[in-house]
Amino acid sequence: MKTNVIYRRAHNQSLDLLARQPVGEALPSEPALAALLGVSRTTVRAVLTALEALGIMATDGRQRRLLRLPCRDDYLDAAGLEPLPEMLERKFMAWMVGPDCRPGAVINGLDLARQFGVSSSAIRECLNKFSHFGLLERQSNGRWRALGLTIDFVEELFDMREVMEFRAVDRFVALPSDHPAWEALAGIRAQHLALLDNFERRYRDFSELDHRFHRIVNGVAPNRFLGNIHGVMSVIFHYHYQWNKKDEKERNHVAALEHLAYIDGLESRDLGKARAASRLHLETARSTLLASIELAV
Amino acid sequence: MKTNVIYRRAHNQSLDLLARQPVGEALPSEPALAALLGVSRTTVRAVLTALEALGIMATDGRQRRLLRLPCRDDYLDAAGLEPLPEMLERKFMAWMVGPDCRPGAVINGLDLARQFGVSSSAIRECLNKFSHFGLLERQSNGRWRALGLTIDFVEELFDMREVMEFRAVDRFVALPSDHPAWEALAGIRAQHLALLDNFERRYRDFSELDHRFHRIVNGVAPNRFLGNIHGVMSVIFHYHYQWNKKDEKERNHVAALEHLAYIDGLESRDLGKARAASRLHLETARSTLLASIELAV
DNA sequence: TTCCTGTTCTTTTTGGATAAAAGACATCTT
DNA sequence: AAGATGTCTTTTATCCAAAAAGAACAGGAA
Repeated sequence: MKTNVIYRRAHNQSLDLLARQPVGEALPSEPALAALLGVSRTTVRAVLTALEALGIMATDGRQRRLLRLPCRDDYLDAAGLEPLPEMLERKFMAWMVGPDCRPGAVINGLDLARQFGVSSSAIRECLNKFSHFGLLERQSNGRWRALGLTIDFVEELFDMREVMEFRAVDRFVALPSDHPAWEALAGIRAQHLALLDNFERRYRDFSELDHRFHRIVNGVAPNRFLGNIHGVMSVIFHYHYQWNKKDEKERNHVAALEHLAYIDGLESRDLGKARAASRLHLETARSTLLASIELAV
Repeated sequence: MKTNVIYRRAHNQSLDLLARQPVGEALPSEPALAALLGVSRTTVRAVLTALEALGIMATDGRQRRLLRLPCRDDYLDAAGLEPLPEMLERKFMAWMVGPDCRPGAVINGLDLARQFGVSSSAIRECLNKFSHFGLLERQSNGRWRALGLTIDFVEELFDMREVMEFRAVDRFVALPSDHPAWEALAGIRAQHLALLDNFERRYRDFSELDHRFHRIVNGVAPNRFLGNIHGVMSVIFHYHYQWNKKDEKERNHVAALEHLAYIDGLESRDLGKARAASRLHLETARSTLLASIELAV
């Protein structure tokens, strides 16, 4: 049956909210809480019932009153607060880049289901998803074959990334001066400088910044198909580098400087300059990823 | 439970094979038949058992002998010989471009399941697939929203197609003269000429030829992500024009001539010329599709 | 009126059951 | 030895049921 992650998250989030309220205060209405927590009223009602049972809150006619501040014991187990598909994606990706999966091998869905402790339906859905990422392939007999994070894969992925990024650069430099993207670009430049200023302590935050930067650039040339590619890339990067922390600091430092040059290129409105800076950055990223894969092989 | 489409197809295919054999002849071995039909030996054995029960064939020690030629009644019902996912894809796409689905509306999976006479799991899989085509979107609350074959969609799709095709053209003109692609190109040119020669009767075959032509061109710059786009496009074209046969002949005639010019461009090895011909063809296709959508709206 | 609550009905998610198909292995024939 | 067959095991496709979450509606309070 369905997991109740949504309920459990709503429960804990509610406690967080209540912790900031004075005891005796009247609580917001059900619809208000639903909007606040981003869930349906049905879920809110379930949470409220539980809170009442815990003695945190009492229904007084049509009003709810806070009886006491929530304590640590009121919280529901924080483990498994991740939606099943996400959890599975994580586990699967870890398996995929791990030593148990070699490119070209047939994937045994049933076995994976047992290994990950989920049903085979869930595995099936997951495999379907990843096949769109190009990491898997369906054979004629209904089986799945792992393609894996191979050199070829990375080459093709980065070819696409270049197409996507150059297309965006072309459009970016041609934007009118009052376009909001310029402001966003200035903002992200400031964030880069701030990060570099305190690099020793904050270099791990770069991956998040990287994501935002490329989203700003590519946001000016939206295309749902390329958008998918960006998603694939995020997933690949995320999982691959999670297992490959080597040189992370150095890698991020180089990339941050390249981003600044890239931003300069865009702000110069000179297409040639912008393209050159973009190309340089992508080339570095490509060879870095390739090197780290070859290392792993 | 699993459908037995595979079994039923194997059964009918076997009858086709046997119809071409003289009575009394010894039949191929189980593994040989399995390879011939492209199924497992398990399925072959099931078919053979059925054939024996029908009196078409008799097991004589280790050999099987054909007793009589198969007749029409021996064949299994030809209806429903399509794998479920394909059947569903067809129905769904027809629904999607039909009047019951308006862009932006929420899709009711359960209702679709009832309408199409399949389980909601099957619908789920189908929706998942089409969401990767960009025709659907998943909302935060787990529902599906139809995006539909809108102007935006077509624009973005063709933008991608241009990227893909230009990239291929660039590589194509740079191929060495002894590359097999040149021969394939000459072959497809001949097929175009043959089709035009007998256009009145054969113009419906163009769509197949079109597919092959673009596959040859794009085959020189393989990329699994772009390959996906090509797949999307095939599906869109296939279904859209299936419902929109208007001007088909004229449309195909223009496209065939443009293909010839495109082939000339490639064979001239002149990048500028090739690109121009390619661009012209893609522009025509784009505006034709857009016009036919606007007509439908 | 406008918004809240109680109630009921739908829809989605997920695991499990079961038939179909594939694959593995030992044995047997030629 | 090579290949075919009989038997058994594993894996996949598909539907179904039950829990969870969402949505709709009516009646009532502010």
